[in-house]
Amino acid sequence: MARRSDHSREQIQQMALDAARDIVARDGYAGLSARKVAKTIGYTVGTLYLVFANLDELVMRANAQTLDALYEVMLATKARCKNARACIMALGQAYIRFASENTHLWGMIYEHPLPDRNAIPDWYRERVARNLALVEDTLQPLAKNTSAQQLAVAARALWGGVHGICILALTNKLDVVGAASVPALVESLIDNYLKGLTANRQR
Amino acid sequence: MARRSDHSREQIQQMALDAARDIVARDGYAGLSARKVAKTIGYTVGTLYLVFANLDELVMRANAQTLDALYEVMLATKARCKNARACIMALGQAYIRFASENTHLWGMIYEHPLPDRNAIPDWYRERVARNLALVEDTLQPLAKNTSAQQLAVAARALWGGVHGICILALTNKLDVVGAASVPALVESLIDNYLKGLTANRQR
DNA sequence: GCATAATATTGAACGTCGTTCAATAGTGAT
DNA sequence: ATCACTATTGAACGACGTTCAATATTATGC
Repeated sequence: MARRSDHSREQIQQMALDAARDIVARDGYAGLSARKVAKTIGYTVGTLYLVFANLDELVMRANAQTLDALYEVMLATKARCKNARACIMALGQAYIRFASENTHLWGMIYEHPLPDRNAIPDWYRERVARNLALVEDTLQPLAKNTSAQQLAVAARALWGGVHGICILALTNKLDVVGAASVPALVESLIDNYLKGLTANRQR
Repeated sequence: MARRSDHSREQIQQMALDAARDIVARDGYAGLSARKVAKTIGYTVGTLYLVFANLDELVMRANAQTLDALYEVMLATKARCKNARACIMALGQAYIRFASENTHLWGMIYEHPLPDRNAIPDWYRERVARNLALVEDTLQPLAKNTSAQQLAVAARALWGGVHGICILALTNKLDVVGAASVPALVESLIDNYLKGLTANRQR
């Protein structure tokens, strides 16, 4: 059959993305396959390759949606907090909450190997940058006397730090048994880092 | 043919591990396959399954060796540094150095999904614990008045934090272009965290 | 030295995967 | 009604992890 035109290319793309996200949320990244996605949306593999260049592109699109969802959560979190310090802390906790509640979708962002640095599409890079920018903005009031450069460093150090604790803990690589909960680790990281940062400023 | 006895089981295991590490160092975790390993050591896939339960076990054994190598590097680093603060910093830099120089082998530790928490074999858990213990020991002098519990938290927060920066940067997920180098991010993280930690103590 | 038991090793087989592409079937225009 | 166009199919390819009956080699007992 041909030109069924039941759905536009865009519709098929979105259906495939939704199906893929469902599958990953249930079975994890390892459980995802082109054939499963195709079957779920009532098409065959061939059609998937008419609409995506390959599975990697589908995965990156799905990951972009996850990054968007995380951004929304962080935005809402920031709207609800009192001062800058509390906001950064709230963002950190929101991050681990999001990761815990959407383990597989969140995990896929990091299990899936990105292409070479300069092959990363702009629409993907923008999502990453947007999340980082939100942290920078929140950090701004705490670092009034620091350069934009230093602000960027601080935001990335914190983001990476929180992420590291999160991923090691959620994949059982941090030996957290009996030591402390993940939120406690993140709180320790942020709390002490901010202390150091603001002490710096007053020097 | 059978019972060639050219090599003992242990020898075949080690040959397979060496071959696997070579392949991964060259082509990354994605380039690893049972058939490639078998071919490299002059046996067939079947033999591999006589000596390992499955590929996962082979990967975990290889990862254990990488964790050992990292431990050695950290041990040597610790032997060479002056005071506690400098030692923690040196350990952090040693970590990113190791990760940069052994990107694929180090990356495999985190790309390979571990089995369920309680299915992780003891010999693997011990490697993780040993590395963490080294950090704890180094951190000890800086936190004399803090409980063992808090020490464990600090070590894990730092370890996770450094790791997070490292993995995000090395996989191009931290948008580090123009912002700062990875060592600078790690230095910022450790420096400020330790400032906060020691300020705490003097309170 | 030879037959026999024991087992190390093989390699074909199974079901899966991502990806490609000639064949085909539905659609809009003439 | 015919045609050109193209969306869609599904078989095909090579590679993957894993299994296991068949086989080749050794050690043992006589």
